[in-house]
Amino acid sequence: MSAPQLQAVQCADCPIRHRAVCAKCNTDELETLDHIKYYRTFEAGQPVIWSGDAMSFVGSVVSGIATLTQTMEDGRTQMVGLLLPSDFVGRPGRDTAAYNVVATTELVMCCFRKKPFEDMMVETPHIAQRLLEMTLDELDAAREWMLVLGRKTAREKIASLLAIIARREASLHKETVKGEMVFDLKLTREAMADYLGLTLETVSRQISALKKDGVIVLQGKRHVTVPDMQRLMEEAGDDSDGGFLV
Amino acid sequence: MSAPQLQAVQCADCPIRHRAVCAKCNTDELETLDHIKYYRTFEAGQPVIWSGDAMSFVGSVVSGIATLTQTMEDGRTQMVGLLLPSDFVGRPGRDTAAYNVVATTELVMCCFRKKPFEDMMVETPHIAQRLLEMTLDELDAAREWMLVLGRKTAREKIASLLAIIARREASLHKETVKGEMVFDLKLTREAMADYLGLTLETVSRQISALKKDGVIVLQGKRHVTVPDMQRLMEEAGDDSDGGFLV
DNA sequence: CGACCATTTGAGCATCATCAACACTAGTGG
DNA sequence: CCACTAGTGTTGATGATGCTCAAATGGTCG
Repeated sequence: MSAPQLQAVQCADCPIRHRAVCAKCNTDELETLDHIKYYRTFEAGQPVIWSGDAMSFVGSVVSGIATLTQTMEDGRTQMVGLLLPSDFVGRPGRDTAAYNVVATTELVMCCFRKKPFEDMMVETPHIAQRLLEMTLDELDAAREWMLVLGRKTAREKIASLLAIIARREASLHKETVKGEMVFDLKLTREAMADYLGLTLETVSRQISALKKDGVIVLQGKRHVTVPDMQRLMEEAGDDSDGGFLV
Repeated sequence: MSAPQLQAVQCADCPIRHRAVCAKCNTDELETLDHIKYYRTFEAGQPVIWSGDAMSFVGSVVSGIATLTQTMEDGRTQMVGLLLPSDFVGRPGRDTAAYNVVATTELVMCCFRKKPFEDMMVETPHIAQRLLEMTLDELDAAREWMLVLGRKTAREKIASLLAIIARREASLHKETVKGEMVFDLKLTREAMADYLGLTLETVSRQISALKKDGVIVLQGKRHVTVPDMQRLMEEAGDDSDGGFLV
């Protein structure tokens, strides 16, 4: 159960080619990246890096999901990022990790040693440009999230999270975000609680409530059907159709 | 009481020269900026731009304070950014504002029309580089803030806000963040509440409590003395000396 | 089967929101 | 000069939302 498909994938064939930090690179630039990249895999539950540790690499999530979390001494933890395929990990110019990164599912990352990557960023505006775009998008997402954390009720928080996941799912498959949507929750109740600043009990209760009210339908604990996205977004407190920043 | 000191300041003499988006520019580049920039002033309480409005410019805060807020239809509002001198407003490549920007004090901004600025970003890597750095810093700040919103108690939230303001004050004057600190709160109780996801009553109560317990001393409503920063940071729930990302 | 984990559900309680009254200050106009 | 108003802040009483502690359920894996 360790290190599956570590064979060198060509950048040109990479599944996240058009969304990751390398999205704007031309053929020559991709070839350079091909030489300095390497893959790493992590099993579900495994830490990728711990806050404060030396960080010798940066990289992109190729497949799987990871979480970015912050913790206080007494153990309270807050998720501050949910890393999906194509998301970037690490900050050029910083040499210790600022957050905990943990693989939630089996995870494949495309890594670059920090120094060569930083060198390449200087020579390759395409990479820096793309990283700026991605960082601005993340900042928007973080600000959306701050509204959820600061001002929404528990029920609205759950509805918001489901809407966000549904939206990302849709954007990945280039589907529409209207009508019915079906997806798997790849997070535990506890991870959702850490995402939303709730306890896992409250998460469980509110999911049950949304189910009872017909806003969602569950098959098992994790497989979600949303019969009417419009209804879900109303429950989330979002105005009718705004907030499509993904 | 309108449009004070609108005389053209030379970029080279600009008070935010070394921290703003132009920080990395050389003399030639500054001269170009000198030609396309213009100043705008806003009175305290005046909106700079409203979410959804067309945004024809980007710019930097030169002096004063502005807030970035998001609101829900029913009026609940969450601050998602506190803009101090040198902070950047607007997103290159986006043509409508995503947030409300409001001047909290009298405000002077150094503006660039969006198109010329975007053109210049392409030709001038120094600007794009600096904008990336600043955006990454903002993202870190937003994530710190998410921990505050999601997991801290009301008392810890207030202590955290005071610590953040003290830290920024110190970094502006290049002072140390140890021992005693004195500063003015440039925010109303309501603005603090919107920052922290609380009500203004709770803000008021917790400030009173911190005062009663000797963590802070107040002269008037807004002038704060922190006798012992270490103590304040303990109240904020921050580990002894970490979290210095400013 | 038994151990373990994720999840659900219940009961009681603490924190913070809500509603309301009041204090203080500055500005306005009679 | 003084009432009048608007804005800001403090404080009190009450209650709802979500947390804490606790127990039970169901699924998975050895």
